[in-house]
Amino acid sequence: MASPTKREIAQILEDIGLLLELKGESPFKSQAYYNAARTIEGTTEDLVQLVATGRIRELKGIGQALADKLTELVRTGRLAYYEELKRTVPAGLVEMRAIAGMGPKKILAVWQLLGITTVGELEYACIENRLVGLPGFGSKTQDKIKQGILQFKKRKGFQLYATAIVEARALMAACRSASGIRQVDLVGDLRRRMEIADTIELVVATDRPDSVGQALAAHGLDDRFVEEGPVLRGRSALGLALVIHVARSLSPHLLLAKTGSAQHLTQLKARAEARRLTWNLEEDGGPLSPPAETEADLYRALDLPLIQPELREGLGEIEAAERGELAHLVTSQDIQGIFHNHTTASDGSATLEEMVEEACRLGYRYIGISDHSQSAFYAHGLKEDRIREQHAAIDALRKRVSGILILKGIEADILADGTMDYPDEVLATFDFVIASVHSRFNLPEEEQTSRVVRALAHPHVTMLGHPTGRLLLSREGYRIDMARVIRAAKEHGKILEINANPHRLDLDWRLCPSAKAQGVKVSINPDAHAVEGLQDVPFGVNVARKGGLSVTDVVNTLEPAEIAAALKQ
DNA sequence: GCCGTTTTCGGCCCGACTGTTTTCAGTCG
Repeated sequence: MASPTKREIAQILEDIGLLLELKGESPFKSQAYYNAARTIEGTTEDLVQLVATGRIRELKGIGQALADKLTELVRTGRLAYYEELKRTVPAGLVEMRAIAGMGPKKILAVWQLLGITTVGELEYACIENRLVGLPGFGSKTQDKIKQGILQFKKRKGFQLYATAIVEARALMAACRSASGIRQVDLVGDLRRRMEIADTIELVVATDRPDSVGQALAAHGLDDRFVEEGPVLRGRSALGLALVIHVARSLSPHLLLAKTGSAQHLTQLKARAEARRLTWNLEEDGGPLSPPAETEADLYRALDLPLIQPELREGLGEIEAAERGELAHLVTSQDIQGIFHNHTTASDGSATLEEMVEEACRLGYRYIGISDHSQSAFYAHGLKEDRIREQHAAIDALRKRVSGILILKGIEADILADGTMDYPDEVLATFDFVIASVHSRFNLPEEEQTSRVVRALAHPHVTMLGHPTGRLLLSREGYRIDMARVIRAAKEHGKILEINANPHRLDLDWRLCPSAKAQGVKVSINPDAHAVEGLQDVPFGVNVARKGGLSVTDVVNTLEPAEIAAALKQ
């Protein structure tokens, strides 16, 4: 079996930490597992290599006991100790950890005092008002947990785009390698590059429908499928719904129909009706119509240019296409350089040199280094002396490397009152300043908005980092009036970040058209905390494309000389 | 369970915020 990913191993270590806490083991022992989880997730080295050479033992926080367990995990994909531990604690309790407000102590309390072992029971206990009255619980806690369960249920069954697309590609590869399958294409939400997805949807062309089942069996999914006419339905290893449309050949009609969205298709149909055009995309409703070889032909029949899948959301793209105002969407190849990168100076796991080298290797022509500022103590934020140190290191590195421009930056905290984390004379020493909110997430909307607007008015601030602070599938963004923030960015000539980290994708694509309309530029930033993080840029490009942005809307499509000049202004 | 030695076991760690308290515990980043 394939070796588990770092993320999967880190998750197991975190689960063990929680299980130990629930079993009343030493909190320090749990902590050791939590620390190990972070270490594993943060390491840039290949785990198989580390285990094979025994160097796993050299990682910080990995002693003999953890090294043995990691070795077993990496080699066999399983861990007997973990399996045994799981047998002694109800599975629902571990699941509860994903509910906001439910930490180890609260989970232990509801289990021991109320006998609750599942999320469903917990929800029912909230409704019956039974949490109030437990020691350490009150009505506000119960409300928070009730809200947390609501969010939990909403995101259950969903995965991040970055996670889902990996599984989708693996399935497509499995189908392609099966005999008798001519063509496989991705459709549905993932083809439209939605930031999260609960379904992997494929279309498969074959004369032998049974070969699809064989391909899935080879992928270990044989027992999870039912056939419903030309559609196979099942569940993927990650728990995503799997929908596979099987046809003799793949028509553009089928591609368009299965790519969606529902709103986009409804609007296309209405447009066809207005033109008295027979519009039939599905086989079961008579012959396909209009005749077409490609999706572009179908749009042409409606007097429209091809609308890229990312834009097909029914949010005005058809009207824009009609007016001839569809943007020529930005691509990953257009990105010339990258801002917002962390190093070991704060909470990154790669050195300045390693980050620059990797950016070079990926073909970027400039890289902006921006570690955390001093009040981000949890991330080893830089005090003024360490800023000077880093600037000296960058000066030295600039002399040694050619072909890439290294920019001195900082991700500076916006303090609660909207002032910045350093005095102006310190901020003036950077080539660029990313202003970000990292604390006081639950200020009232008016206060939060004013705080960010004040930061945008600061003369040394270049751009706003992760504008809403959301973490997809885990944390809502803070309450903030983004319309006002965008207006402030316009007024002060500031850039908004599209944070490309798959967990963030913030600015949301739904807000991009408003920024574009006002002439506010965005920067697609990896927010990399490791060399691997530099590869997240395409996820940010997806957001920009869904938001209808073109090269001219994205500042880091500028040439090095142009960006240097722009930053000087 | 890890670490760092004062080599054999004691200390691990981080502060803000919230909600529950009446001086603090739990969660979160």
